Amino acid sequence: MSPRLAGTPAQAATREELSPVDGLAQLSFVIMGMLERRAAEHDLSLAQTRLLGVLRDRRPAMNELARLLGLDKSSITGLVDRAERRGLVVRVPSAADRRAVLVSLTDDGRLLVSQAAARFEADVSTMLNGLPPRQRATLSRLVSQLLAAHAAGQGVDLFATVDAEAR
Amino acid sequence: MSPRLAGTPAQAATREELSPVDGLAQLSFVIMGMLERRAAEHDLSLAQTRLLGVLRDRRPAMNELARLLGLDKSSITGLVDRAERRGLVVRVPSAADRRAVLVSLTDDGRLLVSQAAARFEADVSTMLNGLPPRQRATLSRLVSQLLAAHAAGQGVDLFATVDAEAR
DNA sequence: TATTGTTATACTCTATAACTATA
DNA sequence: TATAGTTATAGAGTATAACAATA
Repeated sequence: MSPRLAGTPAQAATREELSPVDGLAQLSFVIMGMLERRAAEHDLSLAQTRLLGVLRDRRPAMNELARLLGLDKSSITGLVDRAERRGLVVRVPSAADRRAVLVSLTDDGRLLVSQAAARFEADVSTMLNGLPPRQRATLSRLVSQLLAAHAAGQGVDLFATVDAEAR
Repeated sequence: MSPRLAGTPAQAATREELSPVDGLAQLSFVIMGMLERRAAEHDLSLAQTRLLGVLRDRRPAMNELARLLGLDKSSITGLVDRAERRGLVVRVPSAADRRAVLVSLTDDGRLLVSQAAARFEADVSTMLNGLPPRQRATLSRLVSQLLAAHAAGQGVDLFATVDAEAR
């Protein structure tokens, strides 16, 4: 009960297993913390990192970007402005629709996000190495199942190939 | 490889298990998203929620609060200002040190954070119910082990009783 | 002198509303 | 008219540096 909303380890915890909810909440804070610290090493905020992240395999319009990141289009303008000022992304006029602007990673942007991602990935891997291989494999499988079940419950198929859509 | 930094499900994913890193990263985004949405229902930002969260079982000085939340003390001033303006916390002069100010949840603040926490907890529970009981128990145990191992690696004992300190 | 907290300032991030250009 | 994007504006959140009060 009473999940650790602050991301701070429970104090006065009895020496027992965490509740499932507390465990997942704490783990999420730990992992997001890793991401934020690695991003910060490259002077990237979480918002900038997410922007570069979605651009790794897409070249969306501002419009689409707002949908992907769950932000208002006016927020995207500023986010892309700052990234473009740093030379991490470029705006490209759309050939199909003269109102639209496509956003694309530059080589610098791709390098930066790849480096941050690699370090983050290493952090998570290191943490996972704290578990014996068998248990690590089990955890991974259960997490995948959990995500798949959750996505299904949300009407989304995690493993659906959506390449046909919006590329 | 290449974790989904954006918190967006992979597209073009083959119909296989996610990599351990991707799985944990995605799961963290899902869970943080649940927390943010539930907090937002009470007009709470993640920062405000974390503030109220740490105050649930502490009455720290501004100083201590900065340490607990990992923020600069000047950031705490504003955070507490806004919470106090809403009547969620109060500043109390320290009896022991006339420079210090203690921060304490009000009844309103406690109610608000409890409601948000309960809804968040329900979200995570619902997600976990997507797994059969046995697997759920296994996941919970592995997550606890993972956190304990990670905390140990960081020189922190998750289960240490720190009540003696800073209360 | 050192520590506690606030203030001044600047920047990022986000949203709403109004606007321009194109469809 | 509707949609794509920007601008104006406002507010939260964060940090650095300088400051006042107290230890």
